Parts: sequence; C-alpha cells; structure tokens
Amino acid sequence: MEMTERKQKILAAVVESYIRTGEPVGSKNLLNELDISVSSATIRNEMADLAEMGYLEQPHTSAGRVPTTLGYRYYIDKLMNRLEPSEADRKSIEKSVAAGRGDPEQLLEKAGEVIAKLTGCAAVSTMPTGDKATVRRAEIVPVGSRTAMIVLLTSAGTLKSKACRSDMPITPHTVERFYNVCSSQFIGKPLEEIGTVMLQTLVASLGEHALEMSPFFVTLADLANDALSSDVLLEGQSNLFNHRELGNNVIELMEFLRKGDPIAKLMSGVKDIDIKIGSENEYKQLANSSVIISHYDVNGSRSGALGIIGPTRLNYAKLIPYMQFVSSLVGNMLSETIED
Amino acid sequence: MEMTERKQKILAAVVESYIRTGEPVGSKNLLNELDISVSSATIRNEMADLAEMGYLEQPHTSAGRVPTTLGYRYYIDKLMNRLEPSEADRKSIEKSVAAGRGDPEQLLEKAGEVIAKLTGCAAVSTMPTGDKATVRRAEIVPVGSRTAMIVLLTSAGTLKSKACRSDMPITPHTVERFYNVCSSQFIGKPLEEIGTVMLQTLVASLGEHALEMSPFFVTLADLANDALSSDVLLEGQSNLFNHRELGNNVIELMEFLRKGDPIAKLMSGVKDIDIKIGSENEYKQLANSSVIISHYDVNGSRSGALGIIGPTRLNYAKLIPYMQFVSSLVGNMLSETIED
DNA sequence: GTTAGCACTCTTATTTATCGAGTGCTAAAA
DNA sequence: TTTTAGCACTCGATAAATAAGAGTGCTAAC
Repeated sequence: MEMTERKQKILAAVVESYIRTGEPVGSKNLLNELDISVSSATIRNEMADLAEMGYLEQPHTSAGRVPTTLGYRYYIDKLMNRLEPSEADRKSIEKSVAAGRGDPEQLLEKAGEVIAKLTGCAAVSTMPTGDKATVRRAEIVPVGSRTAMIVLLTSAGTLKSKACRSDMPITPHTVERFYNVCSSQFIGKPLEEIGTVMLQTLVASLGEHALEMSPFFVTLADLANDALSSDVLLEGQSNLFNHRELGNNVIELMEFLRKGDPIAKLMSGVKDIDIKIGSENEYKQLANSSVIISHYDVNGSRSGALGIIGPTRLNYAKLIPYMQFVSSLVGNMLSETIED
Repeated sequence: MEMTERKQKILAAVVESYIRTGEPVGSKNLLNELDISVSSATIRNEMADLAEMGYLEQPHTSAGRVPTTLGYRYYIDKLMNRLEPSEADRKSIEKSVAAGRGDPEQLLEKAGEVIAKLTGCAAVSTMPTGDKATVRRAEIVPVGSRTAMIVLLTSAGTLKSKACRSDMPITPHTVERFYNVCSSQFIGKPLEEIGTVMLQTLVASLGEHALEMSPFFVTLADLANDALSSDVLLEGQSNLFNHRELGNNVIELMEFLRKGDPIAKLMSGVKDIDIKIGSENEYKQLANSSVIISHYDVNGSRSGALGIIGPTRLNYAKLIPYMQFVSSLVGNMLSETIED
C-alpha cells in the first residue's frame, strides 16, 4: 500500500492531535481540524490503512487511533513543520542561561533548569569533556597525619578531588616526592594514558617509597578516570509525574535517571541531534519515553550534550528546535569560558 | 483520666501492631498478641479511653484505632523497648561504611546507602562542617585568556571550586597578585570572616588593580560561603514509593528533599538524636512523615548528622538504635580520616 | 472512490447490593 | 465497681449490574 498525500495529511493530524490532547483520536474529531472535505467514513478507511501500514494503532477495538513509534518517526522525518522558538522565548532562555556564565557546571545547571521548566520534561546534560584533555595540575594537601586531599585539574577545566589515606605518616618529604613524580610523570599527559598499566610501572619505580606513595597515585588515577567519564546533571525529574501516560513506570524511570552511567552512554552519540522514540531506545526503562538529545560544541569540537526525557507524545515540532537553540547557545557560552 | 499500667500495655500493643501491619487495629485482633486475659469488650473500653486522651484515633467510625502523634510520642518516650542491632547487622554495616573510608563524601554516601537499604526509608546526611574552619589554601588556575578556576581548601578538609570570568586578560601578574593578597588576607582566616564587608575594604585597597582582581576574590568569598553551608547527601529516595500511606504526598516530599536547604536546617540541631513525628515537624511537607536524625562527632565536637525520613509508622524501637550505631560509627571513622 | 447508516464493541462512570470488620451501648455477671 | 456477652448499627471496601458514549467496521447506495 502506498502513502498518498491525503494519508500523510491524516497521519500528521492524528499525531498532532494526540500530542496536544493525549487522547486517542477518532475519525469524527479529526474532521474539524482537517481542511480536506471528506466524510468521516473516508477518514476511517484511510486510518484503517494507516493502521495496517504500522503507523497507527488502537488501544482497544472501539477506541480512536494512537501513533506508533513508526508513526512518530515518519511524522518527524517527513511531515513535521519545525516551530522555531519565538523571539521572546529566545530572549528569556538567553537570560536564564547567561546567569550561569563563567562556571560550566552552573551554566549547564541553569540550562537544564530552563529546559525543564519550558518543556515540562526531565532535563539532562553532560559536562563538557575534553577527550584529549591532559593533566594540568596535581596537588596534594595533607589534612591529617595520615590523610591528604589529592586534587586534579585537567586542561579541559575539570577539577576533581578526593581524600586519601596512607598507612604511613605524611611528611614534607612525602609531599615533595609527590610533586616530583607528578611533574615528571603526570603533568601534560593525556588522562587516558593514566591507567593501571602505567601505575604499575610507576609504583615499581618508586622502590622503597612504594608503600608510602602508592595510595596517592592510585587516587590520582581514580581522579583521572573520573574526569574522563563525563558528569551528568539532572533537572526537573519531578516533572515526569505530570505525565499520566507514563503510569507506574515513572518510578523505575526516575531510578534509571538517578544512576548517571547509562545516561552518559546515551548522551555520548555524535550526531547533532538524536531523537529516540519509545521502543527505539535500547534501555527498556525508556520504552515508554522519548528522548531528544542535542549536542553542543565547544571551540569547534563536539563536547557534551543537553537532552530531555518525557513521554512519547512530545511536541517534537517545538522541542527539537528548542533543544537545538539551547545547545548551540550553551556551546557558544562555554566556548567563551573555556578558551583553548 | 489517669494512665494505668494496662492502658500502657494496650497502647504499646496498638502502636507495635500498627507499625508492623499498617492496618488500623481492632480490639479483637489485639487480644491475640496481648498477654493480659480480658475480653475484647474491656479492651474496647480502654481503647475508647485512650482515644479520648488523645493517644489513638479512628480513620472512620467503624474502623480500628491508629496511633496519633501523641501516641507515638508516648510510646517512644515511655514504653518502647530498644532493639539494638544484631551482631550480624553491625558487622554488615561496618563493612559497607568502611568501603568509603578515606574520603568523607564517599563514606557518607556509603553510610546513606546502607541506611536506606536497611530501613527502607530515604536517607540524608550532612558532610562534616568545621564551624571554626579556616582557609587553608586558595589557588587560581587560568583556563582561558579571561577565565580561571578558583579553588579553596579549608582546614576541615572541604574543597570547593568554581570557574570565574574576568573582564580583563589574565596575566602571570594577575596570578602573582592573587597569591600575594591571599597569603596576606585570606590564608588562616576563619571562613566566617570572609563576608561582603571584608571584600569591600579589600577591593578598595587594590587600587588600580581593583577591576582586574575583584572577580576572583568575589568568587573566593562565594566559595567560602559554600564551604560553610554544609552539603546534604540524599540516598534511597525512591524507597518512599513503597510506603502507600504517604499517598500523593510522595511527590512533594521528594521535591522537598531535593532542595537541600531546609534539610540542612532540619539537621543542624545539637541533640544527640532528634525524632520528629508527623505534625511535630515544622515543615508542612513532612506532616505525614517521621524523621530520625542522629548526629555524629568528629574529634569530639559535633560535626554533622545522618537521618532517615519515612512514614510515621517507622519501627522506632529498631531504627533509633540503628541510627545511633551508624552515626557513632561514621563519627569514629571520620575522626580517623580528618585528624586535627 | 465516497458516503450515509447501522449494528456492534468496548471503556468509563454510576448505581446498587453485599459483606464484614469494628464499634458503642445495654444489661447481666462477677 | 469492673468485666463481659450480646446485639444493633456504621461505614468502607468489593463486586455486580446498569447506563452512557465514543468509535469502529461493514454494507449498500450514491
């Protein structure tokens, strides 16, 4: 069965009506908002065809039709008219995001907040990562006779710290040795190279000081690892409660959002914008949700992303341009902050 | 009406039964688990008295009785038999918490996790604060021509950082000036003294460099402020969904937990252990919840707290000793980590 | 190809009936 | 004076019956 122009019009109308109301849409109601003048029976026939083609489905025999994943996909790829953010909206977004200017984490937090508020969805964002970031600075600060804070700063501007315990007392010599090893072995090195292999050879080379020093370098390697795996920020997760169609899945969905790892993976794509509808998601917790992820560039290279998560009936026509706008805005502002 | 010994027995049995089952408890059911041999009619009379005295109430005319806030309070203060954690439980808690040994944040996270898991409640914890903490170290790290990270480390081992933008290019002189001012004005100073007043006089004294340098010191003051207001960690909030009696309040309860400020205030008390039942809470979002907060000491002085939040029908006899055990454990481990 | 008409399906809401746990009261027993 | 058996009554919870309504698919005529 081929896709006629009329079928397209009807499909678009069904999708848009369902997105707006959340109710399965029947042939009669469709008549009102469709400019083609045919009877409801004709619409019914067409809708039956669209159902057979896999674009629509019925919750139950005597209900209206609801778009399937395929239906949404077709709508987004072929039928949708992008609705660019209004001048007023753009201004207001810019103002909110600019409030976080200066500090990347704060900036992304603000961006997440404004997205969550504007879209009524949960917003996620990842901090800018420099894949090829290097160690810029490593510090050791004793805070007790056997405890010290280890601090790592990367060339991408990420700062990580962790306290660390040694079995032996920390002396000024310990500190000196730490800095010596750091400046010869760590400073300027790409984070990725600081792995267990490197550590082993390093510790071996420490000789009699191995026992004393190794905890600090292990911690430093931990930090390097942390700095590589991008942090995920989450905002407005309670917005999800307002979407009834998520039903009891909200709970496991929130549980899923709380652990950042899968989200980080989800957001590590490279396409400008990535839209996953319901079953298109690889994680089963997202099976009833849609995800729109828009990546931002910092200084010309792919760096992080902003995303929203909500029910499948998102207002794609509006939200896709929104996300693109916000992410490019964030990219620009971050580029200002983190110069090369 | 005076409180007889039999009334006490009955009240305790009602509270315990309700805590166990969550169902309003009737006179007949009470007979089984009460060792006094009287008829259900007698129990009924006594329960009516207890209701009149304000310790029990009925959800509706023909239902069993449920403890009131007053009832719980009386039970906890006068009737409850503490149930100390078993040897096995203590071991398992120690093991979990010890996994975070070394880093205070990680340690409290682990403690929160184990508490949440063991109690089925949401767990909150505050990081150790040193009220009289001083500035131990302040660093400036340029990350762009006009941007720098400012890093603050306190004597209590807290580390805070924030990026900061200046209107003028950052030169080696900028950095040098920063360190000069820091070592003369900030290092060793109590965090509390770094307020707007101090900043104003400082900026005034900078003379021609005021424009160049002030953003950095403003940021530094921000960080000092941050370091003073204790961070709140939250674990297991999704446990709250399992308690049906919280009903739709779960959502606003979670919303409430997410913003840390009120929680921080809630946990800033000084008593060893603090139990607030339902309406005893000053925040209306907690009106249907109970809170058990147990403070821990680091090196002999009050420093932070661990708490659980759940429905009013908590197993107080078990959880109060649990929280005391965990918080004292955490205090000891932190004392090891953060020595004076 | 399109449409009016109609019987049919299935959900949702509303009403009605039934059940049972638990109470309070009374009057007798201890 | 306290305790107890007995009983009528209340009221929520559950289930069954009923009604309303939206929407469909099919048929036959246009």
